[in-house]
Amino acid sequence: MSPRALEEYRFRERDEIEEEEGLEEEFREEEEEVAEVHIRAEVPTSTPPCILLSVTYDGKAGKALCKLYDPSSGKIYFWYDNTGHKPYLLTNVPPEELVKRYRNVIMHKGFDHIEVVKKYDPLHDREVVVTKVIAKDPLSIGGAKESIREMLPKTWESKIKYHLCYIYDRQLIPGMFYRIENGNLVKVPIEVPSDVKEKVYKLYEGDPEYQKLVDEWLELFQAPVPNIRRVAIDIEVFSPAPNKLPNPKDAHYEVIAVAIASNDGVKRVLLLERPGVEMGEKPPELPEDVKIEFYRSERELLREVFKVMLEYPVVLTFNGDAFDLQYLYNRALKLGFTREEIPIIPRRNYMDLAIGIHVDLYKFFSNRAIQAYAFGGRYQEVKTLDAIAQALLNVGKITLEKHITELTYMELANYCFRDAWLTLQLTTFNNDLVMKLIVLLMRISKLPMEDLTRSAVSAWIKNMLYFEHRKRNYLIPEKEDILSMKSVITTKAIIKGKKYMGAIVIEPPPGIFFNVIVSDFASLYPSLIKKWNLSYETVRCPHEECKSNTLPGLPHWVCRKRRGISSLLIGLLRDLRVEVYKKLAKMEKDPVMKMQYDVVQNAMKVFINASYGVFGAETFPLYCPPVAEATTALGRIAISKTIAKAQELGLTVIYGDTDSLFIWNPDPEKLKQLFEWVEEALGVDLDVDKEYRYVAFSGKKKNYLGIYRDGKVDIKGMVGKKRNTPEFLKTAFAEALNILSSVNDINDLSKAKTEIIESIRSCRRKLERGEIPLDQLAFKVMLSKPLSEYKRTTPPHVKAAKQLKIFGIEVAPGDIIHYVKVRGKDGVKPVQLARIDEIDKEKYISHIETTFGQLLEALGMKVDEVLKGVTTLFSYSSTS
DNA sequence: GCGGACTGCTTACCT
DNA sequence: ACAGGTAAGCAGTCCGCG
Repeated sequence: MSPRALEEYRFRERDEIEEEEGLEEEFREEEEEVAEVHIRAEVPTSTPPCILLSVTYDGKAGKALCKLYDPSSGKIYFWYDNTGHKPYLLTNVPPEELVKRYRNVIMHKGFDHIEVVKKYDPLHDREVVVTKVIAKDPLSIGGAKESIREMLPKTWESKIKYHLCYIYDRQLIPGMFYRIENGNLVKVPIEVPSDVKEKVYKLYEGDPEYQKLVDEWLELFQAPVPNIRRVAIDIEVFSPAPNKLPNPKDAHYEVIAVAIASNDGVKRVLLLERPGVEMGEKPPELPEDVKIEFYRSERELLREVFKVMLEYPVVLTFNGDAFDLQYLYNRALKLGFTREEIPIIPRRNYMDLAIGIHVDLYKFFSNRAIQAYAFGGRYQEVKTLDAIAQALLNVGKITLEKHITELTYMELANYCFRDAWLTLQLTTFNNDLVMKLIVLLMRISKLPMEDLTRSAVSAWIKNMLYFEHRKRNYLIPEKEDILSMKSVITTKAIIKGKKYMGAIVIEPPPGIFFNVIVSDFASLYPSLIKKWNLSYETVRCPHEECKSNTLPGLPHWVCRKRRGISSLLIGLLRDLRVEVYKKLAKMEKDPVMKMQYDVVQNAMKVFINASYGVFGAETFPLYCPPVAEATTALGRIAISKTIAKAQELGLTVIYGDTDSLFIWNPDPEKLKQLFEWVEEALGVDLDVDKEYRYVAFSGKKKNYLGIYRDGKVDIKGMVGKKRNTPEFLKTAFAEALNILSSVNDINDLSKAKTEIIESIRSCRRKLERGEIPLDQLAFKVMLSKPLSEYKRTTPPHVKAAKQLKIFGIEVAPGDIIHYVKVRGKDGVKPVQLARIDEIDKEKYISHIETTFGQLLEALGMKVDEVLKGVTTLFSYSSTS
């Protein structure tokens, strides 16, 4: 089973169990996990400057615990809260009534005391007085069977996990420098270079609200990111049958190998001695300096692994939450270790460490935002260590010829070490890029390292905004509070089942256009969110006098009296990225700072990219449909008005999608005029994004091909580039593109056309002669859910998968099914079970037609005419 | 009972 | 578990046709 499928399987298992227990989704999500930290790092009363890696709650101490990393010694220090901070919730039940009518709250065993506090309610724009119910421990607030949260009719901020609440109240920024001084946690000030400061001040001249913000935010981007000591661990477990993954809950079988690779030079493989296993030859791929150690007893082996885990501030795994660390923990218990002897702490959703931080890179690289950043958004199948390592490091796992238990010691060591080494490399390649990115993302989101690497971008944005709420003494609204006031949607989506209307796509004329400029708005949606003050509290605000301040083309109005919190922050991130850090990343001379600036602007990009979408996502706690709807509506206006202006100026717009305009053979002077007008009239930036020697449109939206001035090919949406297209079609398509990339002007076209026609005909000829091998004919489609879940229809890849299952080959969600089209009942067969003579050539010819149809359409030809008249074999001679 | 028009489902893509 | 819009292929259904 693939790791992804494995994980989903486990999730399902847990869900089922909890359903039986009658727990609700919300409970699980928000429950504070009270773990007892039984092994402690040094708790010094003073330290040099350290990085704040994590904040957690230590159940044994009953206090918030900060984990600090000292770059000078490479050690972790603990700091326990000394301010007496306690978990709490807010309610509108006044104290008198609480005493009278909610005695069970007062009598709750975890109840501590109450206070009356003033908060600013952003939804109603007024000060409110609320009762703060303070408890002795987080579970008394919420998450336990009978917690205070459930006893009260209305509460706020009661579902925020305690360790995050602590971060907000102390305004701690994970990833930043702190030191312990006389037993207190103190922030280390960061020097911001004066030229950067001046640049930003100038950007916000006369805007005190932004000026106030930038002082603190610039520190996040300027603070150095030190190298963090870390160790990658990978384990191998005995398993009696091939293809059967050992269950980490039972931990029934022996741990036979553990590989350790650290960024301070440790390379070890710990092997368990087993009768009958041969030493074998040392494989050439296994580095010379890997230390191979043998252990007579599994207990001793685990003891040694645990010792290493305690020495490092960060432990890296690939799928350690679902497998390696879970297995080690349960296996150790089975072997008689006490919980105090194991440095692993199982938590509800992940495996934590007593001293350091456990980063599961499988989870981190599964994050869609990170995938988009690291792999350019493509390839949903990038899920396994092998695929990710291949893509980023150009090195894969060791391929095994036999079952893991049949390997010699040397082969096992080689296999296991490669996995640990790859896991480490995923964080060290390109000058520690990934580790630096993690630290920057922690600083922006204010999330501890464990949380950051395991949560999605919406959780990052949520936490960033909550932090800013608390800073301003804003009451954090409940989702229903927002929705009860702002569920109005007035536009209709084009796609059935969607909530509101999205972007505009212009229909492109089919054909070839030379000298095309692609211009696009710099971060269109975030720019509009800033310019129009879009935020959940400002759109449809409660003031009568703002109702006349309507958004163009919409019944929604926006607040005139205050700046919206999300508008402010998204605007800040956009401005600092576009106006400051992108430029610094380009101009900076010092290579270390240049790299940091590049990481900074990329980290910002991740937030900016998701900033609009979250407001249209029901799962987001600040979900606000009018904000999302207004954003796309304003985007439609921006692109439409720009097109109208372009036409007025005599520019020819031939295509556009959401925030981009394709302008044919533009007069540079008029282009400049357009850009100036856009900035003046619309308040957004329009820039040149790409310059094509020519563009070939198929006539369909989101489907074209551009040739850059240097001959590089840019393909969008065409069948020939899709992942699931059979290899022989991709190859033939690439051949045609190759021909097109050498076309310089209109005169080269006819020759290229002839060559392409020949190339297509040759492709078909090969197909008809049966010269194309089966694997080249295979469609590769991902199974997105278990076979049993396909209830309404049975798509071809599902048919093929079912045949595989009957044949005895297990399939799971995430698997890519390779199938070919054959004559006969089902029409498809998995490639493993098919014969070349069963191939349905007719079907494949129609695929040749669609693949090249898109290309030929652009060249002014009809595909059926190209393929017509030469249907008999050999009637077309390649020399003609 | 059959075939074409139509709708809906599924996957992969674009911004 | 950020959004909506588009293309393509296929499965399944409806409807008209004596």
